[in-house]
Amino acid sequence: MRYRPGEGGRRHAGPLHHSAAVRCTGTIVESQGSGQRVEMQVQQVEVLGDSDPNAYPIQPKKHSLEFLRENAHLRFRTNTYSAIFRIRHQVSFGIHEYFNGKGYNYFHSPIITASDAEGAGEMFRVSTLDAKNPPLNDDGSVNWAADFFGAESRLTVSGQLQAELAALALGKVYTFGPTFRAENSNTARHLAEFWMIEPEAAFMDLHGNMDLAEGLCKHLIARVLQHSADDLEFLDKRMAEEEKQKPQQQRSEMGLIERLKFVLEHPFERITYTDAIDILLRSKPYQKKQFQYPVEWGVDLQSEHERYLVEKHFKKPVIVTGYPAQVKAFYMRMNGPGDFGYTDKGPTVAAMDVLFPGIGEIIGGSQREERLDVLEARMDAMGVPKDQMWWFLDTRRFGTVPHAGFGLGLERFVLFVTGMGNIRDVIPFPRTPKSAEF
RNA sequence: UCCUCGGUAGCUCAGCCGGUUAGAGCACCUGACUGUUAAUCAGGGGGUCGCUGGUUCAAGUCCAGCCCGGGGAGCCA
Repeated sequence: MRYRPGEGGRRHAGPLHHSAAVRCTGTIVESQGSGQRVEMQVQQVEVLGDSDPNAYPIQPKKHSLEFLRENAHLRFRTNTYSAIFRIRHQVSFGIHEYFNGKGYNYFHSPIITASDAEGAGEMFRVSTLDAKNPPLNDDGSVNWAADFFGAESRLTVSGQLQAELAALALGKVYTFGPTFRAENSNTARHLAEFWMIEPEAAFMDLHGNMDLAEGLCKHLIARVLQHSADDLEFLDKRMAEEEKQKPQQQRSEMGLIERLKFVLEHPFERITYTDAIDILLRSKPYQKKQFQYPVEWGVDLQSEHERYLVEKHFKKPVIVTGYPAQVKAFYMRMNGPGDFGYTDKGPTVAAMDVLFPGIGEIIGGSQREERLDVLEARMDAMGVPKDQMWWFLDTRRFGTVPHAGFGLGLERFVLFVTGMGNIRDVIPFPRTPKSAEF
């Protein structure tokens, strides 16, 4: 690109390179070019910061997302990523807007925890001990009492347990912060560091929980449609281009904006786990033996089953409730006769998973077990150490109350609203196994 | 962690059954031309073929191990 001052001028001011920062002075005039209303007739150009085209990795052409991921420090400069991160902002802001509007208090659960009983997955250790020569006990084990916190401590996998404490005081709270899982998960839907929103409300049951979750998703979608129309338009076109490359069968029926509006305008399907199993048993892929994993009451739903329910059978977001107790966490409320989701096929809990097309589980939540004796029995049965959890059990000892909540994965939601395919593309600096650069 | 595909120029890729000096498009540099917007035309520079070892007269190509990435699965948000 060359800059020529004045009309028909030939005086070259030198090359202007891609990504150079310039300050231009000139006159804004009506443009003769197509696709733009105005343009600047430049009288003066000042190069604030040049950019060496032989060294600058981003070129004015279409790059692969994999390549841009490896240049995560520069990828915001592309139109795709700047659109994604503006939308991520709108979603984040909308979360506060939604909960604030409903009288929820933004509650800061701790990032560092010394309890190992949250049961949501492998945890990262936090320590200031010398990794090569830690202080040892007489029996050769590491002396954690000498560590910074005086106990073995880790990064949180969930703020839920603390949010429960707060909900039983403030009534309605939500957390919104980073969460860490040391799982060796290598998928387009998993991060080692991700952001999670966890509302928790006293006197709320499973139905209220479902209403809250659906309301949140729809509020966020509406907000993005309203405030990020240009960026959605861009991503919509981008997705349409990508779809053209795919074989007919794999193409999605709706464009991005069309899909967002569809989800906004239709109620989420609400079914029990038991009904879901029945639907799967009657499904074509089951009868043609196309499912890789078995379908029978008592086993957890696999990705292929969730995808069938959401993408083939209902073709919209689905909330599945009343899972078998054995596949869910200890703090979920046991269903008894008369409770929603109860069945004589086996013990179930008041769990709920919100499943979205293309992504799968975007929200996981439940009504919590508020009865001390039932909760303690569950903890014993599942090997959760009650002594470490005394503070959690105290909520059930001193004025317990029915309550419920859920966890929404921010990045998974942003994945859905941007139409992107890999979760590493909707967080600025993804942390995954073997990767924490930038 | 498992299955699968891949790693060749700055980027996207081709490179046959192992065989001479490893190619193309784009990008970049020089020049020409130009109300352009994926401009065009001519010329030019640019390579540790992921790493290590092995087989062979000869390895980008075959074999083994390792590293990294994509897609799928598990774990989950």
